[in-house]
Amino acid sequence: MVETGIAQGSERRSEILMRATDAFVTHGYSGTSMADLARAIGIRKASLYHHFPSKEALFIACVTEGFEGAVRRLEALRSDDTLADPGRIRAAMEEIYRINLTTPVGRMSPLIAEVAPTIPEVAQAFHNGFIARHYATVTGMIEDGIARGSFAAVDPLGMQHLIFGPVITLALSREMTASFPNRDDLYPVDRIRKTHIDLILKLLIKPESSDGR
Amino acid sequence: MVETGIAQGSERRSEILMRATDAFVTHGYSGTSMADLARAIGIRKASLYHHFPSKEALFIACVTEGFEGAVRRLEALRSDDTLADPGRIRAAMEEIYRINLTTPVGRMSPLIAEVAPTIPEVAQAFHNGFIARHYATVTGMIEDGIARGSFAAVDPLGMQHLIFGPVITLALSREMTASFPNRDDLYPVDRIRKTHIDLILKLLIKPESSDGR
DNA sequence: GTCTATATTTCGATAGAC
DNA sequence: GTCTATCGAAATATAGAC
Repeated sequence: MVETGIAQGSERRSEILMRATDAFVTHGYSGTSMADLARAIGIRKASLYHHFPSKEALFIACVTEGFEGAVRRLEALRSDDTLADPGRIRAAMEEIYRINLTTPVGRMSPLIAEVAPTIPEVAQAFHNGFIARHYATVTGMIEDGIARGSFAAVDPLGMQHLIFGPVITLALSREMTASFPNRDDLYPVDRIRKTHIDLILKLLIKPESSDGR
Repeated sequence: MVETGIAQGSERRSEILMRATDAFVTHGYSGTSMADLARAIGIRKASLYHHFPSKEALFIACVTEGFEGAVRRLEALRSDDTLADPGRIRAAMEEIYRINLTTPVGRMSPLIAEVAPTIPEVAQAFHNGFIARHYATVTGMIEDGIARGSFAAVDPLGMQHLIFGPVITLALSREMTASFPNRDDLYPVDRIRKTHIDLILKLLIKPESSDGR
């Protein structure tokens, strides 16, 4: 168990974590110094050590706290009775795009990959706490739809990769091309999301059904 | 123009680049020191400066050389007359999986994203030289197939993301979970590739045609 | 809780012998 | 072309005043 500093849930703590997370996902773990972090937060380097005992403890807090809300929001969609199965998948994919393209959680995978060889526990915590639960929720939605007869009998594992893959890669591509003047022409989020969702539903809706075209 | 050291094409040079690239993609740019690189190559740090004038020059050489062969191999598939359109897409996807999961080129995107804010030229060079050409080749294959009447009139941009997204994300996921004992159960390459290719062909083959099921 | 000041290690890079 | 030795800057972290 790693010591992570002042009490969780504190106002000041989440303020610090927000700014630190933003710096980490932009420049990487090794590429972000404690001086950089202190500057981003607006305090001196030594003061930062009052809140967190080490850079590693601060980093672990950044990548293991704060995604609970995102996971629960997706899980709530699965048990939302007001949605039909196609509408549920559509809503889930909109949420997956939102979380991966407009919050730092979606940019954390490369960060985790960077530190995984040296801090393997952090990779475990992030994968089990965020990625695996997101995957399981969507896979469950597809299996529910198949069981209810709304969806064709597709392979849930294949669909899972077809749903998440393009979103995560899009977030990475946009990060990689952040300095390009034509980034929004190369990777137009709205258009890509719309055609992506339509193609997924085309695969899920049974061929004999008519509402899939 | 950045000075990149000893002559390109040299035997010793590509040996150094191979080992350096492997270190960079595993630990990131800032996470890899010149001492680390020298150790991986098997020489002393000072000797490394005989081959490359700076860490940045060595890094730029790593991410801008060496992918030419991969690009050309995919482009050759597009103009291969012995292949029918579905078989061509199938062969292209096999090659995309191979290059992204068994060579370092496929693990470079997170690396590029890390240094993009500080060395934007390297992001431009990698995107234009590798990513954009891969995308254009596959999009061209799809457009050729539509023009020849082999494929349904799908949106090439949407298909492009549906083809590359899952592969790049799979490479990233496997990197992130490299230390997990159950990585191959979480992300089984062969099974994911097979179902992915089958689903893509299902979308591409016209509904009235019978060879897509 | 935040600060100045500093200890200690590691970084990228250079000098110069062989 | 490779080495030992070393420089100056920047890294993580700590001591102690306020």
